Parts: sequence; structure tokens; C-alpha cells
Amino acid sequence: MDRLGALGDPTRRAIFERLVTRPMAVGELAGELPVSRPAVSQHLKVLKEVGLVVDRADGTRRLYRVDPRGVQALRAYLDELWDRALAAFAQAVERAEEEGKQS
Amino acid sequence: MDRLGALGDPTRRAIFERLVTRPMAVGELAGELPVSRPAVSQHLKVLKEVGLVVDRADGTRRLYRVDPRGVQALRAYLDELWDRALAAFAQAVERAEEEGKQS
DNA sequence: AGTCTACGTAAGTTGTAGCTTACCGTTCGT
DNA sequence: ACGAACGGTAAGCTACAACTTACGTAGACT
Repeated sequence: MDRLGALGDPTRRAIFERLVTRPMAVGELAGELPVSRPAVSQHLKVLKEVGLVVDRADGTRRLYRVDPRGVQALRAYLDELWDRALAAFAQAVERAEEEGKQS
Repeated sequence: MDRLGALGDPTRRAIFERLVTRPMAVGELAGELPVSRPAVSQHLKVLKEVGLVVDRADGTRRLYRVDPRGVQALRAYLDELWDRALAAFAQAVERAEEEGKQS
């Protein structure tokens, strides 16, 4: 799965948004969400695989936090889409003006 | 479904990325993708509902193009996440320095 | 060593997202 | 008016994603 697909799931996005505010443990996240702790673990695994979060041990707990590089990568992707859309639009306008001359 | 969820599906993202380059008709899109034309129609319906694309009639065809406002909204969402992540990080650093004084 | 806490993983269930085929409406051309 | 092109929608199927419970494992504390 890729980054956008990972954030496509509502529960996973809820987890991710909470981690944006501050690092959290798995059980802590599960306590604030309407799903079980293992479900949170599975979602965190996906988020970790796509590079959106990182984890570190803290005693028996495991603290997760967002990986800024993941957010940055998403922003870069959308920026590229944005640029391409603008370029296509400009080209369309230019072409329309060309046809305007001919008619 | 929301915007991020809509772009979470690979097929839907493939459709969207092609529309970023230039406006296209439904059958034209289906011809370039490994799914049937009705499937493309259904995906376009979703993309339209979340405001990522707009359509206009062109004879018997129907041309779809991206709605720049949708891309902009996604960018704004990620920018907000980005800012919150940075703020949280700065606060964490500040707190760490506070504790450094005490010890 | 024993126990408790916190977490990951395996196994199994279920809703649903995505796909297909079939059908119908609309628009253009002849 | 008739046929063809194009596309939306309904109905049904299926694979899978998300969830649960149950179990195993690692660390901290006494």
C-alpha cells in the first residue's frame, strides 16, 4: 500500500492525526478510538510500512510519532499534481487563443 | 467519502492523474485502464462527489477535468497537518529544555 | 522466579468496495 | 424517424480490508 492509500482509511487517519499532535502509545490511542487495541496495532503497522510514522521502545510501551518525511512526501506529490494541472490549464488557454485567431 | 479516501483507491488515483494532464471522456479513460467503462463511470461519480473533478457535456460524450479547488483543499489539509506537526515538535523541544534545567 | 503490563501476531468473521454484465436514456448523424 | 455512439445506473458477485478474540512475547518491578 502507498501513503495515500494508507491515509484513505478513516480510522488510520484518525490515528495519524492524533500522532501529529504528540507521540502516543498504542493503548493510549486505542483508549480514544472506537476500535480494539490490536486493530490500532495493525493500523500502526501499515502507517509504519509506508513511512508515515516511526516507533521507539519506552519500557513495555511503544511510542509512535509521525515521520515528517512522510508528510513532506505527500505534500510534494500534491505539489507536482498541482503544477501539472496548472501547466495543462495554461496550455489549454493558449490553444484556445490560437483557435481564436483562426476563426 | 472524503477527498483523501477517494484518492486512496489506486484505480481512482490513476483516473485522477490522467485528468490532471488533460480533460478526457469516460470511454477514453476506460480504454487506457484495465477496467470496464462502467467501473470508470462509478469512480468518476465518487471523484465528482468529493469535488475533485467536474464534468461537462460534449455531444454524446461527457468530458471530465480536475477541479483545482479539490487539489487546493488537499494541499491545505496537509499544510495544516504539517504546521501542527512542527508546532508539536517545537513544543517537545522546549519542554525537553525545561527538564534539562531542572536536572 | 513470578507477575503484571503493554504490545504484536495469528486466526477467523463480516461488511463492503470494486468489478462485471445487462439495460436504459440521450444525443448526433443520415 | 431510425440507428449508432456514448455514458449513467441497477443488480449481482467476489475478493479483501477492517475488525474481533485468543495467544504469545518482552520488559519492569518486587
